[in-house]
Amino acid sequence: MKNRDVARIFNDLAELLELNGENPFRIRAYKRAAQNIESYPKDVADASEEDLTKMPGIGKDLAGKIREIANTGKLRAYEDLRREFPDGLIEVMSVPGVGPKTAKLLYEKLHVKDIDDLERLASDRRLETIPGIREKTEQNILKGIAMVKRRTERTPLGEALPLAEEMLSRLSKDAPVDSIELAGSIRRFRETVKDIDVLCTSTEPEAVMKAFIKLPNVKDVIAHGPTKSSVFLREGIQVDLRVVEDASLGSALAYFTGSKAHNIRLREMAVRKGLKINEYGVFREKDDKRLGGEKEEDIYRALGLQFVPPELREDSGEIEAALKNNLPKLVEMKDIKGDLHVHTNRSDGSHTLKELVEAARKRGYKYIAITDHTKGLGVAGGLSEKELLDEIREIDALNKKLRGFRLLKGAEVDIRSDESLDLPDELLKKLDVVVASIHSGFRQSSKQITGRLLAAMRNPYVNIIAHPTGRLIGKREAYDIDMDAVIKTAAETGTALEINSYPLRLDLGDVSVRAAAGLGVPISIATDTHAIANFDYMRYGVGVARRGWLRKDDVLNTLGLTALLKALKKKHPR
DNA sequence: GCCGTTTTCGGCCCGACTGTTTTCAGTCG
Repeated sequence: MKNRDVARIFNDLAELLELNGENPFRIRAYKRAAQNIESYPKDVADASEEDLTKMPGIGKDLAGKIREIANTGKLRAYEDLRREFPDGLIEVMSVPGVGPKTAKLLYEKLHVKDIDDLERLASDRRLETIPGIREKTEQNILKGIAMVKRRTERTPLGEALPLAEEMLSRLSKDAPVDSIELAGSIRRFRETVKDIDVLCTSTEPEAVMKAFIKLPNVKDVIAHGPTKSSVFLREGIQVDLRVVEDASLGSALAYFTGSKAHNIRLREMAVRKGLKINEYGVFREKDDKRLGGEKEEDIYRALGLQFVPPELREDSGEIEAALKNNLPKLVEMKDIKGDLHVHTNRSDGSHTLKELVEAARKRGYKYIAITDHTKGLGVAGGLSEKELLDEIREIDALNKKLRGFRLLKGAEVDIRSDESLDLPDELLKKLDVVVASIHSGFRQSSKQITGRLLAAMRNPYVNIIAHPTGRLIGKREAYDIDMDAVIKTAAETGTALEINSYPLRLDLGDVSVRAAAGLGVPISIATDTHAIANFDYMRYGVGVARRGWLRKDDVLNTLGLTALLKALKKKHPR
């Protein structure tokens, strides 16, 4: 039983409780617990009751329910409530505009059991027998169902961010905006986002709204008010735009950036201090005196908190740390000195060594590691031993001509399904850096596939495990690895784990990154570049690192060349 | 259901937009 599965039960139970009209705070407790369970770095099923109650939002009762799920695979309270309502009602509630109240009414009055029932009745205009529902609502429900059926899942950050940036530049050109910024989960650098949140200031908000809903790639207008509008883009993602005054920009940014859980915590703290926080500012409760809001910092200062960087705002301990002035100084793009996972056209990359060097120098890098695939990966043009030796010679020759920049000799060796590597140690010994990864046998048992990673880490020449879980966001599940064991062995053997910055990988993910760095495992933030443009992916990797609470010193490729080479040789002197 | 430099009980974040209403409930973020 994985954390995801436990979280899903709690989430579904929360939905059923909503249908049942239960206390909203009780419902929130289940949802909050689900979220915390999902981002818990170890399996909650294995955790002791004591560890569980230490988790935020988990008390005696929920700890007991987690144990029950771990032991029986089921939750009685959930199963009981499921008998009260058809399973399809949860999907009915997923239709935009249909919440628990409406869903329950539809079920009781019209016996709507699932989304198909709802669509049929709405098409036949038979929903209008329900008080409060007339033609317009019926049409909106039909639109909403169409949207649900298109299954607009969460969009990978790597698609959403460029799209959002393009929209920002267009709006600054076509609309009377003064300043314009991204907020929401994009600003927090979540690996996938549900929608794009944009915030701007303007003296003519209504003109901005008008320009916004008329953008060329707008497919549907979902809401259109004087200061807030939402549209659905042809690219399949929703965009919310809000206009505020300059004096409120900071508080609006804080509010609109979220996360929701983080904001709720802030507002709870505010209430206790006799303050009120909303998107317009910080106010004193007794006389409504405004204490700030121009800058985001105003909010945190008013609460006696250290400023919390957006990437940390998940209510996963950042507020407690900020109270003690104990937040880490997070790694930044400018700290990155080079890239330790790069392919050339000798294997499946597109560019020559020289072209890559030029592109890397333009970025201000001091080094890159050339890590072509090796023979085990025939499909990717993996290099034979002889070809790798040729490459080594070419790199040596090139390095003699380079000043202030170094090409590191490396390889991305394949960890075969029998735990062996596809290059002998004598050859690995000649390299500056060895990256190892799994490219086959994804369906092996957890024990087998974890065993392969552990064996590779125990090889004295392997420096880095690349894309450790193999997941492709929205396309392929992670291998069934025992992450605790991987992190522990990485710490014991001094092997680094990679954050692969490819937008569909972002692997390791933020939660594991935080757990690994906590045990002193070095992290490499690498782009796995196959074409020069891929160097741009570094910002996604750095985003994951920041979400994983990493400081500069936790990251291998923030080291200067000399220190890096020393660190790489520590595991085994070449 | 959780949680406590006000509290072990009684609180628990806040406001915009929509559709349907004549003042607001429901939904959403």
